[in-house]
Amino acid sequence: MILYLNSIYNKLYSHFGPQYWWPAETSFEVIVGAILTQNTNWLNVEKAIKNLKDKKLLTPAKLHRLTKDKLAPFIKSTGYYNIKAKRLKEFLNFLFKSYHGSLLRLSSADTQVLRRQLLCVNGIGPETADSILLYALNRPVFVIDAYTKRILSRHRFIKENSSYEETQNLFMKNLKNDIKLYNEYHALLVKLGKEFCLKNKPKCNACPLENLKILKSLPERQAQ
DNA sequence: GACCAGGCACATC
DNA sequence: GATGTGCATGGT
Repeated sequence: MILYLNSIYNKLYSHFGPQYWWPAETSFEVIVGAILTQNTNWLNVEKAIKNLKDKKLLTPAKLHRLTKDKLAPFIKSTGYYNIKAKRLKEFLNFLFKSYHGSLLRLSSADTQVLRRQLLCVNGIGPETADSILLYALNRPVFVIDAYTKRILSRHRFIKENSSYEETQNLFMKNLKNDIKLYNEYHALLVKLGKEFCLKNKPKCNACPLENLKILKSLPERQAQ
């Protein structure tokens, strides 16, 4: 399996090149973006981030002071803005309650402890938690998203209904523990998904992975 | 107008 | 544990 995963990575990297994730100036911006991008196009998130930056609100203290109702209009472009305003506030309550509002303190916490804590925050699920850990706090945690699952199940590496943890384990048990690799790999899978693996198009036409020699020579894989 | 987007919580069975 | 539903804007 490790051979396949490394081959896929190499194929994707040579096809698409580096993706430079996460596009943000600060780790706090990554965290805010991770919550705002839930089930939403990234372009819509950029608009919201810009709104917050223009009003100089993109700091933990400023957002912590802002009420949910005052925050919502700034993030309207991301959709689900009422729920996302609540989720951002939930994270900030956690940050201030458990880490004195300090990202420095947050970033010194143990990875597994932090992951459990993040998952207890209402509005932060596994993907958002892992995006924060990997892209904001530089922890070796592989992020699984809808594209990743779709690509893997269509290539029969996982079952269609595989859980988040199962899919994550496939990567983390078979790849070297490397932050840079995890960062780039997930970004490349998203890039591939955006271009070739739409929800209602089970055939990925011209998908670069279809030309991957090692995959082409495989028999029908049993789901893992 | 339909489909899609870098999910999650909650209700119900 | 699996399945269904609400949340909602903006681009193609």
